This record gives sequence, structure tokens and C-alpha cells, in this order.
Amino acid sequence: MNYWLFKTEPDDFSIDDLKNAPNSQTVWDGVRNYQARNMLRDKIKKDDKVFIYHSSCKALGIVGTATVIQESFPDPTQFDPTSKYFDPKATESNPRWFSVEISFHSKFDVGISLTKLKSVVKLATLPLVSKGNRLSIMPVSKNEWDTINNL
DNA sequence: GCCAACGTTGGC
DNA sequence: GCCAACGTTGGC
Repeated sequence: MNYWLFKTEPDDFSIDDLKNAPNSQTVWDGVRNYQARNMLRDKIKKDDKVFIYHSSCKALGIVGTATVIQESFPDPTQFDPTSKYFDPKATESNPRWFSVEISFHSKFDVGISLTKLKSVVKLATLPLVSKGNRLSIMPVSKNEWDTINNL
């Protein structure tokens, strides 16, 4: 099993939105970065665990966890002309962007702030805490996962 | 709102 | 394939 961190802007889609979604699940769509795309397409597998991170907001931090329930399928929004994620260069036979579906697992009573994460020496390898990082999907090692869960 | 860091685009 | 210009991300 592998571990991941997904960023989301809570004004757009928060951990509560995930929890309150039908069946507490959602298609993780709209990722438009090739490095993140490759992970969604090739690496992220059913039953993998995911930290949900709130970005570009007041309370930056990890706010809960989710589980991958369906792996690697074409992101449907790339084919939808009414979607802001529509990509005219993508075709059904040659999709450019991929998604996974995740299910809510837990919401932390108190989020783990970015400041806190940056203060933990063992988490220095986490891409999230490095300057200029822009990956919206990133791998988390088992050690990092356990460390964060025990904060 | 600012701006550093990074990714993408497109001319050559 | 290089790289300047541009666009976006995202913390502060």
C-alpha cells in the first residue's frame, strides 16, 4: 500500500465537502500537471491512503484522510466543454488527464498546520514543506505517514 | 496583494 | 533543443 497527499482549496472543495458528498466519496478531478497526472495514472492504487491538505486559505494544513476506492481512469472533466477543466486537445481514445476516486476516512479534530509540519525534523523530506513546491499530488512515505499520524 | 518558484508555450 | 516570455501556484 502507498500513501499520498492531495492538496485542495477548501473554498473550492474541503474535507467537509468530501464528508458530506454522496456516499462520502468524490472523483478527484481537475489535476492539470503532468507530474501529478502520472501519479494519478500509474502509481495511485485502490486502497492507498491519502492525506487531505487545505491550501490557499487561512488554516493551512492536513485536515483528514481518505482512501482510494477507484484507481486510474480518464478525468471526465477534460471532455466536458462546460467545465473549467475542459481540454480541447484531449480525446476519449487518447485522454490526457486522469483521476482517481476517493472515499472520506477521517477528519482530524485539530488540523495539523503547515507550520507544525515544517517544525518536525523527520518531515524535512516531505515535498510539501520544501520551498516553491507546487505539486498538488505528492507521495508520502510510510515513515512520514506514521509520523504525521502521531503528531 | 505581493512575489518567488515553478511549469508551459512557442518562436527560432 | 534552447530559452524568453508568460501564466499559475500558493505561502506570506
